[in-house]
Amino acid sequence: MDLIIVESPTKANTLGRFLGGDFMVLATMGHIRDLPEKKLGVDVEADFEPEYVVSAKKKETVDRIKKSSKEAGKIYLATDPDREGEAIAYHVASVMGSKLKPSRITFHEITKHAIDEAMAHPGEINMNLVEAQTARRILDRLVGYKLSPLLWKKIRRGLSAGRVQSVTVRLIVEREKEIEKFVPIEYWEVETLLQKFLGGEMPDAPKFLAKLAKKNGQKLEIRNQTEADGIVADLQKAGYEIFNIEKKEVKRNPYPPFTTSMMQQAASNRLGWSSKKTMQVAQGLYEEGLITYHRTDSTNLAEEAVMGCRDYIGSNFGSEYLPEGPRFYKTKSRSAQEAHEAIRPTELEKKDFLAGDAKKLYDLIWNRFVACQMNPAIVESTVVTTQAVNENNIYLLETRGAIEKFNGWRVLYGQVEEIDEEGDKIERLPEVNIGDELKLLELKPMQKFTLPPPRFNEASLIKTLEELGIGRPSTYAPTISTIQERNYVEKQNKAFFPTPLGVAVNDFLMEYFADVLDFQFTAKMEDNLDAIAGGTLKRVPVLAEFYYPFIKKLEGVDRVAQRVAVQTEATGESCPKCQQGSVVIRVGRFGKFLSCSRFPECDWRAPFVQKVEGFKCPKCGGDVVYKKTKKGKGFYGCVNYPKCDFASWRKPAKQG
DNA sequence: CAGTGAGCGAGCTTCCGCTTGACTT
Repeated sequence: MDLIIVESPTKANTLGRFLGGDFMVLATMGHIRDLPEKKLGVDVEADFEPEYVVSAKKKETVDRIKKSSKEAGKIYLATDPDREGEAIAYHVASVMGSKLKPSRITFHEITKHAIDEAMAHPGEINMNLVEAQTARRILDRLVGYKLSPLLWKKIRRGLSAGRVQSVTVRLIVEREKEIEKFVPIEYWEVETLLQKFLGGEMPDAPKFLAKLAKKNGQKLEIRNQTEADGIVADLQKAGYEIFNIEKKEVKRNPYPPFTTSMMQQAASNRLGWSSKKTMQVAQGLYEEGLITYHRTDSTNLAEEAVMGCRDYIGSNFGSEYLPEGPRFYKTKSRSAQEAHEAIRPTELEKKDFLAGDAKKLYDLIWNRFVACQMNPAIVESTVVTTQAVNENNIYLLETRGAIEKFNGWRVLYGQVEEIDEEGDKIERLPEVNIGDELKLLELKPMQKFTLPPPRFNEASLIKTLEELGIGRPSTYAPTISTIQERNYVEKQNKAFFPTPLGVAVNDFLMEYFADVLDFQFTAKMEDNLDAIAGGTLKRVPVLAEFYYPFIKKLEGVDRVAQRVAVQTEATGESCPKCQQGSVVIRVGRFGKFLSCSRFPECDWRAPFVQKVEGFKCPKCGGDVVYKKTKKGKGFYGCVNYPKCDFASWRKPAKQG
């Protein structure tokens, strides 16, 4: 019997079905060996030699692989065709201790054809790729396990820093600082309500809104009320007529099929889900065999899936929805490894048995996939320009609108909200012709202010990280969890705010280690890893070039830097114990808590509670509050603890 | 799942990326 090793158990089952009974297929469930958790595990003196260990959790898996390898005829290592997958194959081969030399096979999609093709062309482990992964692993360990202890010493115990999480926190902290220093600038817009002039009474003549755009050929910027009043007065005594009508047909192409980050963003925007929840639901769909693998950075699609999709569109939607040829999508992300397909349904038959969250996500994936092979939507966008003329000036007013001439792929994956290129909501267009005279019904000057940039939510944060090439499909959700568990940031109404602790850590790291927190740090690392994989650079010099300046800096900071005080937040109340200090909010290991500003002279403290609205404790009727465990996991408890011990992991359902 | 901050100084914390479990009242 031949043995095949893959990473995912679900993939192992699928492969088993394709190959029949002559093969035994086992899953590694990810990496089987790693650096030890409790120590650095890198011998810097000895050319950064890593110490790999099999963790207790992985021992059973490794034992099973070892045992099976002794009984196997041929051994195929079919881990994912990317840097991490190559490393897993290498570690499996090293640990196995088999006399047989295993073959390395790879496929990018789970189809019979791809698997047969892979089996027909067995190769060897690419050691350059393994070297690149080893360099990546060691670098991340050195950064994380050297910076974190410095934070314990200079700020507080238990803190963490790393190549990915620290940049993620930086994004949120810097956005908040931009918002804080933002000065809104006043501007005015003038909107008119116009009506086609037919003479005499004309209650049914078309009315429409038009926005003031130009004065005497110049773009008009109205900065204050005085200017606005002047223009309104001027417009009152103007004559109005339709000056121009410009129509343009625009094709709107469908979106590419989902990668992990796109799926997380869509589920966040359309369903309001966290990336963690999205991945949990996707895992379920994947295990049921309903979707392809849900951790992917690729928009590639298996040819047979595309052909099946085209057949489906042709017979269910008609030929006007079917393009002449299949659509292919290029993966944009530079750092993409493209080991898997895009996320798509494995079959196009509707799954009627699905319900609830599983159905919501499945439908989103199904619609996005089928839509991606459909014809573009055709939108006619129109700009109606109205001229307002008086003895001194000529003004131009604009009315913009868009009409969908053909829905195309939008029949399946419509917009959340129709927005035109200017970002304005679409208005209904009037039926008018050039030269039509108009009557001015209303003139509305509107005071407005420029807005600060919006805070990140999960969707925009993941989008930004991916654009910067920071993090991987398997890490977006965990990274977002980590920075919240560390109390560096918190989410309010889906928007991320930094805590004073997050600001303190970020400011400290930016002062001394701006190079590691640089948005290009990962991109430069990736360039070096590519060079190692390509054989033009070696692992040890790449690591040395980073490490020695880094550790020198770190030792200097360790000697010189003062301990950092984390800012407190005032509440305005005075301390109930000493009466001298005031009550302040501090950020501790379990999130926010109240204490006296005179600590340690006065040790008064109290929990900072966030009341959960619309629910009372089922045991004692007290308020329910949201808290965090030692590990940073949120839970709901009774405000009367420890007198009442009610606690729940899940948000209690609304009552009354 | 019930604590927090400083410093005292036991014993401990920490990274990224690959996978899936199992404990829910």
